[in-house]
Amino acid sequence: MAEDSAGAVFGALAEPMRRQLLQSIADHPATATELASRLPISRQAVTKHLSSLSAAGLLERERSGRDIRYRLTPAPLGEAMSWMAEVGGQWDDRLSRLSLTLGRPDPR
Amino acid sequence: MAEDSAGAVFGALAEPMRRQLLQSIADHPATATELASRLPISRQAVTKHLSSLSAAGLLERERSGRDIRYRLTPAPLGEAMSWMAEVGGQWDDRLSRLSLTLGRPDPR
DNA sequence: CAGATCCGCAACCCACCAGTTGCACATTTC
DNA sequence: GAAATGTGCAACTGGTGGGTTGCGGATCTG
Repeated sequence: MAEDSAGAVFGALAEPMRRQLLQSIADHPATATELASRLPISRQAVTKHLSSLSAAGLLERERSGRDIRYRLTPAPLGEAMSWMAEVGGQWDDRLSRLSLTLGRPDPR
Repeated sequence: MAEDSAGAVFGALAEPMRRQLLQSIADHPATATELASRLPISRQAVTKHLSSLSAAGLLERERSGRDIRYRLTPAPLGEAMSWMAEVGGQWDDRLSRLSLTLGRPDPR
């Protein structure tokens, strides 16, 4: 259900380094070593974080020869937002309206 | 800023028990012992979780004599949703629209 | 081929956190 | 006043997760 998915997303976004990685990847897709070169942690640590984000469905791995490039897949964010809007919508008109919008996926 | 606030919210919502507590409180305000009586954990564990949720700004404590009743304050949820919409909005039209809605306060 | 670069896997610290128990304090109730 | 109930604080334990180092395999480049 959306329950477990939202939980995975919250767990992934709970760590500051993972939020930073996600923002960086959202700005521009990158490989693990590229990300590690701009950060104060090792490549293996970055890989672990990317695995967590990927397990939450937030990243897509694309292999090209020797390196692997990660890009954002924002769909699970919508489910997590839907959970929050459902919990808090009863007290907040703004969240309530969002809950309605999030209820049905974008008809593609 | 909204950054730190969103981080605190994600950290608070990362634990399944805290999400369950928040849903329960959203459904009906309650005290720590009331919540603990319906859950398989001790009252002190519930209190710790409520402290985390309260530190994220998601709960309001109201003392009445001997017991303390907790209720939901959903405002920080909106900030966390704003962060997510900002990160993912570039790739998802649905999230992009939400980002605009969350950007400004309730126009009513 | 040889060196360099990128990746994955495994083992190992270390810190933090969920949960517990125990005890002291405040408040209601009899 | 005394018992019962609700809360807070402190110490302890087990488990999980972030981070590191080391090594071996795969792939590009000279």
